[in-house]
Amino acid sequence: MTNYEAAWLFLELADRVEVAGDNPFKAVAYRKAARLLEGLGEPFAEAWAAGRLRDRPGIGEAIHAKIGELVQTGTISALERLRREIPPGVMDMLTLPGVGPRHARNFWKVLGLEDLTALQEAAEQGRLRTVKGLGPKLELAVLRAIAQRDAAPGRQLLGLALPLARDLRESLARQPAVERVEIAGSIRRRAELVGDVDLVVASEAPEEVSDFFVRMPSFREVTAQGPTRVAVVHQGGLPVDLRLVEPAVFAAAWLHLTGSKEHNVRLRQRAKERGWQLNDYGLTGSGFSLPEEEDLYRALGLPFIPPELREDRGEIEAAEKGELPALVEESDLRGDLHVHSEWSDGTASLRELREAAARLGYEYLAVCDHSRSLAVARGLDAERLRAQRREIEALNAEGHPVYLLAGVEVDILGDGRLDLEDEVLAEMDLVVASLHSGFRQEPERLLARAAAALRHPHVDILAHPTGRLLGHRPPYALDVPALIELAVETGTILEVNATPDRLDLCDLHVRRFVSAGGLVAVNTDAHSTEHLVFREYGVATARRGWCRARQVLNTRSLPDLLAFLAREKGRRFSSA
DNA sequence: GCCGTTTTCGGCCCGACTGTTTTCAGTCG
Repeated sequence: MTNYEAAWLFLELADRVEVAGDNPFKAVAYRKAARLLEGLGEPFAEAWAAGRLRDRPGIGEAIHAKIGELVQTGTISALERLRREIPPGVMDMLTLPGVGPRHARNFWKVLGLEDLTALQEAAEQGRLRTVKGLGPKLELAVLRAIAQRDAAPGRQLLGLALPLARDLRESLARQPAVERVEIAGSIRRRAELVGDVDLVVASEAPEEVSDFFVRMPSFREVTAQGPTRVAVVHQGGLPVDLRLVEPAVFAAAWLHLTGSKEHNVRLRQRAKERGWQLNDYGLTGSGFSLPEEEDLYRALGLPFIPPELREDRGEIEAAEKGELPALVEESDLRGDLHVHSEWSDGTASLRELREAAARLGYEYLAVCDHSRSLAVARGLDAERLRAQRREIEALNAEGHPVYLLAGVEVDILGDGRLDLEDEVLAEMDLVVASLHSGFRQEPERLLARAAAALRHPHVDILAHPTGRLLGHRPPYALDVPALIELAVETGTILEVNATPDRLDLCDLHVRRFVSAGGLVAVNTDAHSTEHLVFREYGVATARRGWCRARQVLNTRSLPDLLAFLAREKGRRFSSA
């Protein structure tokens, strides 16, 4: 069982405890344990067996015993009991917006409703209002929620939500009543998937702003409207939350709305320890003027914490000790080490790609078209690769500021061999290896294939290591911690693929890899010149993985990069 | 269920909005 699966069981336990009506703080404790398991840097069973979980904050006697039960029996008896007690349809009710554990429990215990169909019928017949505290509005909300359940988009890619948020921000910024407007929430933290758009506006005339906002044509409905908060739904289905505050308290509101919830909880505890209260309006009782987030953090004895780190994954402890990493920035990138041209399935010529790279201020670009077995992508064989190299050499002879590297994205075949002979790979400036087939193989076989590539002396980079496509395809059943260990051992670069639906490696794996001494490459895998700007999402993922510039290969200058590749090749051959 | 330079018991972050209510519970973030 993976840490992620264990964490998921504790989250389920928390939900069920709430519906069962047990002490709600139990649920809080289980969720905290789930977070810890998810972010644990080693398999939870090993950590438990070695007694390393006992002293972790939030793990007491009872939860420690439950984890032990999970290790030994594969399940948790308290969870099994609640699964028998609460019908599955009742848990489904929690997915309806506006229905939390109390409503679900009332529907079940008071009205005897055990699934969404029964709930829908009862709502249609007006029977929900027979429960004290429930009325006709809730019946309507329930019916609408059930009707829209399948039409709802769920969480959306950062790559879609961030541009939308920026558009909305620009529109608001042009309003005279708006003094300042910023993006907050999970988009500001650059989460890979986001559930809504959060915006904060500073204004002396909030009603003017909210009137303008609800009339914007890009929204399909207004779901809440009060003096300080407006909630709407964008035409694409993404909810948008607008918070309106006085300019003087903007920073506190921005901090609060940026979250994460868990990060905020820690900051508020910290304020409380100092005899103050931190809320959306500032630090009550502190007497400080706090115009910016930096000032709030400073008042709490901390340096500014970048939004990408605000997940309560150790950033507060690191900040306390002055050990926050100086995170890699977009401007640190000197090139892109994985792009495709019209030679395979890309749309741009080498010259066009080079111009686009120049516009980003790059020093180099590695052209890594597909290899021959990927026929759907018009993969290149040795002969076409050599022809492409001749074109690249001719272009490089022009003295252009962007140097092109002749690379290849070589397929790792089903049996672990590479799709091109060693003598061909030896000619390349850069070899990127990747899995494009056999996604559903057994974990052992997948790992063996990946391992063969990592150990191959000609392979420099493993591309999109887990193969996931956000919202479409789960990661391969690959033992990523083992893969990471081997990549560190062999000195192979792992890619942080910046394509918005890949972001692969993901943030947690990046953190694990770089903290173990690994180097990543933030690559766009661009198939057109427009895709080069996807680097923003790759850099965001690296930052969420606590990545410094020196841990990213393509922050190096061209001479340093070439020297590194040559040195690595020499080392690999002497150890092979 | 966890936790302790206020505490081994009594707290646990805090506020906005909605709906159902004449003062608050539930949901959400």
